[in-house]
Amino acid sequence: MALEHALLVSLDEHAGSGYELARRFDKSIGFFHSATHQQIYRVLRRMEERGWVTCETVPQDGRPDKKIYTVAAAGHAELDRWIAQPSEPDHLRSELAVKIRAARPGTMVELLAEITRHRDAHDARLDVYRLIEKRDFPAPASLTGPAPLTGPALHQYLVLRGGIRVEEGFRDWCQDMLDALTPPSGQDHP
Amino acid sequence: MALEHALLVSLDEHAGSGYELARRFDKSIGFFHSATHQQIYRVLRRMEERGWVTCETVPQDGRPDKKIYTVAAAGHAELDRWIAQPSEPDHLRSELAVKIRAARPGTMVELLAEITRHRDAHDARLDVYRLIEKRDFPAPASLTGPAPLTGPALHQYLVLRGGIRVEEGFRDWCQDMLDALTPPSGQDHP
DNA sequence: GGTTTCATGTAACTAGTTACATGATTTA
DNA sequence: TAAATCATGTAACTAGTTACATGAAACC
Repeated sequence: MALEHALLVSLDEHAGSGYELARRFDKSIGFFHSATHQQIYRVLRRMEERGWVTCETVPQDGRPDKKIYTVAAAGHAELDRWIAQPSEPDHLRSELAVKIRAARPGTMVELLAEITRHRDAHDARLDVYRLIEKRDFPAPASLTGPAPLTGPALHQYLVLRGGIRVEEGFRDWCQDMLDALTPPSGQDHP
Repeated sequence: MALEHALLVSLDEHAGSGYELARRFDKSIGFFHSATHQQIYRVLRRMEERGWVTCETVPQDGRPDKKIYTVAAAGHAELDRWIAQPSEPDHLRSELAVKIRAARPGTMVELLAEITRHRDAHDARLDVYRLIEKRDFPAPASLTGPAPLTGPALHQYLVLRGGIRVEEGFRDWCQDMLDALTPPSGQDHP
């Protein structure tokens, strides 16, 4: 049950509406816990009932009122409580892994195409992460340099590096499989 | 919707009951798509209705009848269809990443303890995978050696290597974070 | 004598997705 | 004039979890 907490983190960085949160979740913290706008609206209402967030309704002309949510003291307390409480280590549920095992003779062409698709998708996501790294954490601001990052910026950077690591892992895994499953085209009889 | 397919793969390797599948899912294919026994029973019934599996009831004394499921032709066809159809690239939903971002001053001790827990858990899982590798894929049976693996054994091995890669990634990420977040104990004034 | 194993199930719940609706405003 | 953006919502669905129940057998 961590969508609550992901929303609290995002709102703590910047108060906003459900709609804005849904948009933000297309990037940033959303890389690690995405959600549809319906799910976000529902959870926001629940959090308001519990007093974790407060809501200010801003009237607008020509469209529904905007509800701007802000983290309340109880919300911060909940975050602190949650951090101290052990959670399950992240567990990968890989559809691709099941497909590899599911492949039977006659499906190899489709399987290889699918692995290639996944490799390229992970490579593309890696590019996005690297761009964010370049934009938000330029060279001198590293972990060990003369002006190492601290506080929220450091935490943000560490999470981004985790994302990069994971995507690299996925991509290399796909490439490994392609190498192992693609019959080497015979260069031995010219 | 891949639990169906994970069950088909497992049943295709060896026909069995829901109970047996739940036990198997504690390892092997279950590393990549686990499920509770209730979920498994429900999906098995649905697959039987659809004709993907057939069910043979084996009476037993002193305990409920055992229902042994076997993959039917329609089940194999479904696997083939599913492999050819593109699926979403695996996406990591990391509770730990959210915790890193959620940490505020005063929660660092708890956060570091939590990261350490996760590092150790991933390390333990890595040990399990390496043991399986040693047991099922001893040295000579590699990808490039004189007798390279083929068929189902190769696919099993490739998935296992993926699991190892992922766990190494998680563990190294945790260690990185610990290094970056643990204040270096001052050795500079003896 | 208490726990674990075998083997299935019901019921109630939480989490998350998909489809649809509204309606003005800006952009192509 | 068609599509995308802003901003929320209802309704119906699928997926998955938690708690509980049964009852014999084997293990410690």
